[in-house]
Amino acid sequence: MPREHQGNPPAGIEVLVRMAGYDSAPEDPGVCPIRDVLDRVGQKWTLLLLIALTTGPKRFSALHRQVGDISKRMLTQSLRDLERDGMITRTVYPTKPPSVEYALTSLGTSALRPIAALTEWADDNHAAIRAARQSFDAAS
Amino acid sequence: MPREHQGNPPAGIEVLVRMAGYDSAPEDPGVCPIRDVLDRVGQKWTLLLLIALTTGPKRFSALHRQVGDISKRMLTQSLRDLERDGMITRTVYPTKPPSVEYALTSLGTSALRPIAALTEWADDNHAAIRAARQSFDAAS
DNA sequence: GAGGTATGGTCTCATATTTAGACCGCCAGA
DNA sequence: TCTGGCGGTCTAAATATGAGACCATACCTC
Repeated sequence: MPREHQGNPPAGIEVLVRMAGYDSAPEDPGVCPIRDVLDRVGQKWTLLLLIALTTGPKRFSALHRQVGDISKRMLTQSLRDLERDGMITRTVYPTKPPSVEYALTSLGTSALRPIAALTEWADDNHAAIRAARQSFDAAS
Repeated sequence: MPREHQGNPPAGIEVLVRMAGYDSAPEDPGVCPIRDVLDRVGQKWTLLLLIALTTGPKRFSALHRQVGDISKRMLTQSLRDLERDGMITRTVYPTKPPSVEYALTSLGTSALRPIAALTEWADDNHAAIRAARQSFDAAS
């Protein structure tokens, strides 16, 4: 496997260059915006839930059906986290039995664009990743 | 907290709309590109490591210092995962003691742009998120 | 009426993931 | 000789997640 060159980093990356410049951990990681948000991103279900809500409000069980392999427990907790972060709203309708609707806030909606950039990249490069995995596994 | 409107979703979101259209879980989540890549993204350290490598190759202990609160065990494993996915290379120099250098591949470099979009969003909206958390915690 | 279904969760217990920290062989410098 | 850095691995403890039972209520069907 030949050493790979990375010429200049692509444009539009300045934030990362700034972050990557540090050579030791931030004093208090909790204050770093990147860390703070990446903690949510790195939560396995949050992005998927935001994506599920792009097309409009959905109810608890609809989200559960759609995501499929999430437990109710984690679904509840992830939704609460997103609500706490101001990304979604939770509205209870006093029907019998009560129905609960989750919807993106404007903040949540504003996150869709970067998320879309990520998923688009995922879509484009999925094949390359799978290929890399295969050859890695074959070599080991 | 009044019900929040989301007008039309912003432009550049078509992928998400497509994904969100399904009303039940994908037959095999393992094959869905989004799920596949989101699994890596939702891994708590991978994005941070890619970011740390934007400015150029780094050695194991440099990465450890920079990220700070990752355990060596997870650092090793995350780096292996990234290597397996073809995002980074691992080069051992036979010095004494041996030094190991991690660097982005072109695939890894291509991921920087969407990641930058995400961190930029994080940077811009961190204050709003913190405010939302405060008012949520106050209300509970 | 008895039984089934649906709603949005909570609760408990098992399992999986992650952490902290000791340890390793090797060598350089004080 | 002692200390430190290097790139890890290993074990035990903490944490996160999953599977599934359970709840009150109200419908629908028999």
